[in-house]
Parts: sequence; C-alpha cells; structure tokens
Amino acid sequence: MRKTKASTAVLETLRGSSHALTHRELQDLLQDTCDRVTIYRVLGRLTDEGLVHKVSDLDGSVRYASCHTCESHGHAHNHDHLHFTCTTCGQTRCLESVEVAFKLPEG
Amino acid sequence: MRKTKASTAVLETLRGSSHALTHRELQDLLQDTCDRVTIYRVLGRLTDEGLVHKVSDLDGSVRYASCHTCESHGHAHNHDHLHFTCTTCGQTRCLESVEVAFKLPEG
DNA sequence: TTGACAAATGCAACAATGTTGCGTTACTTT
DNA sequence: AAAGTAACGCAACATTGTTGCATTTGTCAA
Repeated sequence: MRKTKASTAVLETLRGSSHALTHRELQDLLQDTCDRVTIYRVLGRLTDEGLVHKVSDLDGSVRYASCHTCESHGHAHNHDHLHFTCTTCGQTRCLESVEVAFKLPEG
Repeated sequence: MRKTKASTAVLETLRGSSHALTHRELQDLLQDTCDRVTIYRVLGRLTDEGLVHKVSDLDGSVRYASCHTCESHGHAHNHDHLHFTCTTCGQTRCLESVEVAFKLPEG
C-alpha cells in the first residue's frame, strides 16, 4: 500500500479522533483533500492492512477507527475488543482493555 | 399497531426463520405481498413494539429477527443477548441463553 | 536521477439501501 | 354500518457504497 496524500490524510484523521468515524464524517473533515470514492477505497485498504477496523453501530451505521493497540502486528493481528456507544452523544469508541467472558453452546 | 396483511406476513416470515433476515431477503420471500416501503415501515413498527429486533452485522448489513424470548414483555423489555454470525454461511442468529460478563471502566 | 510499471486517483455512472409526501385503502371502534 | 385513523402503494428523493476507465503519481530498479 502506497503512501499518498489521501491515505495519510485518512489515517491521520482517524488517529487524531477519540472515537470511530463514519465515511460521511471523514468526508466532511477532509473537505477537498480527495474524492469520496477515494476515501472508500483508502478505508478498504487500511482495513485490509489491519491499520484500521470497521465497526457497525447498533443502528446500522458503519464507522472506522484506527487500530491503536494492534497497528504494528500486521495482517494476522486480531481486532477482538468491545466497542462502546454512548446513547447520549452517539459516539462510539474502542474499549481495548475490557475483557469479555462468555461460553458458546456445543457445536 | 394494526393487524394487516403486510404486518402479519413480515412477522410470520421472521418467526419462521431460524436466522435474522435483511430487508432484501424479506422482500424476496414476501414477493408481491406488499411494497418494499411498507416492509421498511412494518419493520420500524415491529421494532418499536419490541416484537422484532434489529441486528447489525460486522460487515454493516442490517438484519431483523423476531424476539422469541421477550415478545410478550411489551415496551419495557430488553433485547440484551449475543448474536452469532457464521463466517462460512453468513447466517446470523440469536444466542439468547448465553451469558456475557465484562466490567466497564470507571465513568 | 531517471524511466518504467503498477498502484492510486478523479470523475461519471450505476447499484443498493433507506426515507418522505400524498392521495387512497382498509382496520378497528362505537 | 359509519367514521376516524392507521397503514398502504406509488413516485420521488436522499444516502451510502461500488465499478469502469482514463489520468496521475508513488516506488523501485537501472
């Protein structure tokens, strides 16, 4: 993946945000840095690379967050952590250090 | 909420399905029973009433499932349970009896 | 440093998903 | 059976995401 104006802008914006951003929010923040199609493509690549992860909210809106804890792990890293969405402000953020326990049924 | 051809058809279809369905899948299953806009509106009402719940998949697709365990509880019931998505067949279903434990951080 | 190749971009067009307005239909209640 | 309103169909619109293709721009090797 090449380092371009668009890809660095998207990644920087996500890294600078405390919470997960939608495509629309990124588009607004990036103004005329690049085309909206490019944002979709950059997000796709960043997600593939594991630098960013895709979160879908309870209401169905899709958000992206930079991968703070696992960004150096390359392709095989995992994104397993909770996401917390505030029902008041609507912001979604990663809770990377909260552990979850559950037991899946047989089979 | 009135009992109409569309609302009963949607609810029956969801109840008859072992897994959560997208709007598109419902539309295909219901054929010419009603308009696609009506399906959206029925799903909205059923969700408000608590007869159905909305699940958004990891990939961002929105699905609906009938509420088996809590459908008689009316407005104040909760939908708290896990959803399991098979990465092979893509089906999503409710795991209503699996308990989850985690500890939210202070504040 | 330069030239070449492939990756990435912009633009236009399209596809899919979800929403709104409005006149008409059909549940439900009295 | 009549009346009132919720729900419907249809058309139009809005938003979100995808694809094709010609052009631009990183990157790597000579």
